[in-house]
Amino acid sequence: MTLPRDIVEARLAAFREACLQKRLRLTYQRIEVFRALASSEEHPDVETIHRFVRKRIPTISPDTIYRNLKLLAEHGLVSAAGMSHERLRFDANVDPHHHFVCVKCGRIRDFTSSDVDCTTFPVEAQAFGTPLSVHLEVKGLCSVCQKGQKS
Amino acid sequence: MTLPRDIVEARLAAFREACLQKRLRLTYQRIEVFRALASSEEHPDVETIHRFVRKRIPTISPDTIYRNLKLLAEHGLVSAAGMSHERLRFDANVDPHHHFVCVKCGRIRDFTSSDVDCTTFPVEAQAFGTPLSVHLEVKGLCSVCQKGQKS
DNA sequence: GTATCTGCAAATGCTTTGCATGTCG
DNA sequence: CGACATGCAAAGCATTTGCAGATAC
Repeated sequence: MTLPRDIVEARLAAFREACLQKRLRLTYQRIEVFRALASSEEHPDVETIHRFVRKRIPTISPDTIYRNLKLLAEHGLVSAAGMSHERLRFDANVDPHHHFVCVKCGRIRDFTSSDVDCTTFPVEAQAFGTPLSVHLEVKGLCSVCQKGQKS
Repeated sequence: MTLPRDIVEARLAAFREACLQKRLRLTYQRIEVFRALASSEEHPDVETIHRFVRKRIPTISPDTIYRNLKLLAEHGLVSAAGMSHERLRFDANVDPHHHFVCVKCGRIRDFTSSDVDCTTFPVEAQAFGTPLSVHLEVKGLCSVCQKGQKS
């Protein structure tokens, strides 16, 4: 939770501008929620953000964190990582493989790719530690949904 | 939820053998839960599996599905997709990027990779539909956790 | 025979929502 | 001033757990 102040301030400035454009109100709470996120190099969960923001706004409630993050995510000002909050999904295929996920119907299809497996592990990722496995997630529109569309 | 019977039976045979090796009891319920998964080309959630299994065992309860899937996943006989059931995590970085996820501490770090972006979209994935975006998830041990280990 | 598994029901924990009050613009 | 945001408390929902009876080996 510690990024150089000037970077954080730059992000905040851009955020304020974007909020004005999108007619989102710049409440004290909303700004501090975003500041918490902008200050972090990791991908904090709601509880972590709540703890952080409470240093500045001791009375802020978790629902405000939830509501703001959801709102900002819908407006593309923050991103939600880990595709969480879906239900658990399982697969009888335990060999390493990749996923094609349909953005419309949510259907997931498996595929393997020697191309992908060879290209990795990217040096960029090795800076953070020792890579063990690589999983590619391709998001797209599946052929079923494509046909079903009138456009 | 429909794969050729011989494929399903082959998977089931391997499953029975693996269970014997791992001293997991081959209960009627467990076998049918696995059959539901082995019969599916998609990645069903618990409710879907429950509905499927209930055709054969009308009295089976959702907890049995949950418990068996969890147990089988721990033994590597099925895999859990989508890294779900974690808490929601957020990111101020809304530009396309990839993730390095530490398998030990769960820390997530961002990186970009022209290599990855260029190599994709794999033709294997194009068979399923129109790819829109690609996200690489590298799992590994982060440098912090690496240092913290005694062995 | 005994450790494991099942089904039931209750509990847990994250997230969402309704409503009255407060605040931004 | 009026629409939108907040805080509180209660509800929702997927998942987990405790326990008594049942079952595989």
